Amino acid sequence: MRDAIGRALRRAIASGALPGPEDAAALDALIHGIEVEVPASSDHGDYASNIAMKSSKLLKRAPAQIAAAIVAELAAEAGERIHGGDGALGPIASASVAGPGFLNVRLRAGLLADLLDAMIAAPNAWGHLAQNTREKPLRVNVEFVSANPTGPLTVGNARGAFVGDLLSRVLEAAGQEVTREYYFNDFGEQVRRLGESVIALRDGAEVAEDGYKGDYVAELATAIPPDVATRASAARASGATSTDDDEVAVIGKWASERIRRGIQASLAALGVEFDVWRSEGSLYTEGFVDRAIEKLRAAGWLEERDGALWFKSTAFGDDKDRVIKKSTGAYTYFGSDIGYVEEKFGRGFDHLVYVWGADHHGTVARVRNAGEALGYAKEHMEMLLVAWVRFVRDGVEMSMSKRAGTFVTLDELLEEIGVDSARWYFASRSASTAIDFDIKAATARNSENPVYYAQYAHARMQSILRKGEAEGMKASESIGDLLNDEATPDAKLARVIVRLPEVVEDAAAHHETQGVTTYATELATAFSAFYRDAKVVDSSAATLSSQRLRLVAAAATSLAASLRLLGISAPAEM
RNA sequence: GCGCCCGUAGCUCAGUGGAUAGAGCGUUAGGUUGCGGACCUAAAGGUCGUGGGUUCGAGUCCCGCCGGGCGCACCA
Repeated sequence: MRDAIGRALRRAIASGALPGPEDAAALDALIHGIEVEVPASSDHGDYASNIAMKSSKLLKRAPAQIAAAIVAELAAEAGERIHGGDGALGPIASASVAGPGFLNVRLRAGLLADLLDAMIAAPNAWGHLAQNTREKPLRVNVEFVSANPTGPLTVGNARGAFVGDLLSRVLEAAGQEVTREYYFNDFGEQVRRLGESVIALRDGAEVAEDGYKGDYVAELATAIPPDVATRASAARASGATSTDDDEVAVIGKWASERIRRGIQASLAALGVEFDVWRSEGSLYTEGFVDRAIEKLRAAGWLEERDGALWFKSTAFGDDKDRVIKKSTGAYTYFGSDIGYVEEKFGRGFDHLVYVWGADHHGTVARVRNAGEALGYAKEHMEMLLVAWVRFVRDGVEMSMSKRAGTFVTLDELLEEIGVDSARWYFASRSASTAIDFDIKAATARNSENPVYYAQYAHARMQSILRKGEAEGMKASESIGDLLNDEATPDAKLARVIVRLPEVVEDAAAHHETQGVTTYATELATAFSAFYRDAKVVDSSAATLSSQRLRLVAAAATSLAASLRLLGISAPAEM
């Protein structure tokens, strides 16, 4: 559609109907970015474009004049195709000018049927954008959750987990190659503190003020396997004092790995699986941090000051320079970040996405600056900041203190509300908005909860298909003339069914998923209206029934595909 | 004090510079003894926090103010 309008505009200029622009590059940019949308009202056609108004200034003509010229070219093109040419019918039936210069386009009636038939021929591909085989797919790294394994995941981690996974699914559907990645710290202060806490409880002592006090720590203390206990006592007997191999390190490392496996299991229960688990320590042992630092040093972006090593972040617009290596000789977390950027791009990714809690926004600039200093483009390091969630029950915010051990774990939350419900809840809200998660509303298994509305519609579609089968009816081989009259319930439903690829494209382009939930709701609503107005299985109208069975199958395919995109099940029965 | 995010219907939230700002819930009035009622139709409900600006056109972009959240370490 964009192509057709762009071509028509160029032809109108070429033919002299419109004056050429002074700035040809600006015209190219304009045509490249042509906006086409589905109007709110079908009175305005199937598609509408504002290109005439956009190009008005550049072409120095009134929007209505430009739109009229485009319409004339579109009409001429449609005529050529119909009367020979390559034999293929163009998609556009008619075009008109409306309002201040909107270009309204109506599609050829048969197009809907063609689209539907094509989609049913390849149902598994539906919802995945067609691949341009000449273009290499974009390789994207999506790093998310990345909570340090010092305790089980809490409800606070839930949003990041879903947002990262949902984004990954959308990008994959759009043809990108996605690696889901979890970054965690398996050494350092927090893990030592965990080790100390476990040892204290094992020995019947009190956990230090800044230690970990949750029930899970006590469980760890009683679950130390014999070989770990042996190594721990050996370390103590030898009087090892290095933070790499003393008793605290041995116990801490074991505890943290055990917790990490628990986290992995919790996430798997949400349908979230990671391709790569990357430990912070490995960035040092494998030399990535050193190599990145050398690269920065060679480029002149480092500075020794007060005994510490600084990155000149201010040269890239940051408020202050940032320490990479402390005067004690230890690296900061930022040092790890730099090594990690180098490591990720070294694996060949075109684009990095970091899904971070909003409280990390202060570190966005320095990491991107360091990446730029290492020679990578800023626009390929994207930090998706996920806003805070208040968990509310009956209007009261739930207390969430990790220190006091009163937090609610992710497992507990999911047990209560279910994965499908939670996925829908987070998918339907933009990540940057702080939200109140009303547990009661998300739990309701009725019409209050849109996820069940969409699932129910799918179950009803399947039920109709079963009924048709039971009565010996088969879906027809093609949709035939069922959709020719655009005012019928059938055509109205079909128009919604075929929109999924646009929805996927938009979601991938904007890195957001709300559009998918909106689409699933719209499709379910459209089906409900169809269901009310049209009888599908009707033994007195065999042809119509078989065509409608095909339409219902298409609706089910599209609804299931949109739910799959969200990682939500599409049940055949409820 | 500085920086980032947010403010849209009674509630929870969508909204890509475009036409009459939407959805679900809630409220009100109806329908549906039929392929699944976990349904459908309709109504009421909005100074898009506020004041300027840019634009043919602003909920959307820019600036100020008000309100809320989160950050401002040689912590992780």
